[in-house]
Amino acid sequence: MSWTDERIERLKELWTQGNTASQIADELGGVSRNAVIGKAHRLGLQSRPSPVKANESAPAAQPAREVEPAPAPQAPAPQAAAPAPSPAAAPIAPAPWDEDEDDTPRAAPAPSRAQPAAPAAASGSTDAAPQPIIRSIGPGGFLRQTPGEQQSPIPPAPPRRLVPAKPSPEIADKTSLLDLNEKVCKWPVGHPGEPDFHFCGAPSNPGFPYCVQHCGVAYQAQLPRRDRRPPPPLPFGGPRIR
DNA sequence: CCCTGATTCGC
DNA sequence: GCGAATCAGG
Repeated sequence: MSWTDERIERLKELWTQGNTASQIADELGGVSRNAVIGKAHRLGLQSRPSPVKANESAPAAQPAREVEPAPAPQAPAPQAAAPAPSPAAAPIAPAPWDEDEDDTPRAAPAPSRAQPAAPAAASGSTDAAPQPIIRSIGPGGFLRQTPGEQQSPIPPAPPRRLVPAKPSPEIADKTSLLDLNEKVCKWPVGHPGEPDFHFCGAPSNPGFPYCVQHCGVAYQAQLPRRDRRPPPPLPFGGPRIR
């Protein structure tokens, strides 16, 4: 198998979606996990947390593997405003939503630019040869900020429910996920996550998961080939095979 | 053992 | 450029 444009595209997509190399490999088929990893690196895709180099707590313990004769560490510029960053000085703010069960949306705190960030930009005369900023890779592949450029952390979005735990009043008498059983039609009405998402709930056609009407929708006779409409494009490259 | 991603190196 | 072999942590 070769890396066609389509396969590369799919690799990028699956990789950035967070699939593991193995998953991507057998999703694509015809390639090994190693091939996927190798290709991903060659494409310059963001690396994901690797079990191998997950921690980078001790910068000292790096054996002299560099061919490059490490350039003399830059003399600390006379920056009174930049206190020596103490490692482990910046605890991540705790998630603000604690335990309360309400579903009220939360405004993300405005990214306060209290800290004079972007130390590199204002280099005045010689902006050439920007000093390489040493960054560590966090879980998920993000680049950690250096202590000097900390912004207030943006809290991740609170977890969403696919099905509202507290059914809104408008579906109080409708068939919810918990009402499903062998005797009622399981045809979904609306979309999961929407406030009025529910199921048909009519008496099901015996032996089928749906009522007679929805069986008619679910099980359609095949049209002759020449009369068929081309299938709509699948959202994510088709069903997973497994 | 299994899994993971990173890296190396012959092709 | 490719990917098997290898490494190394979970």
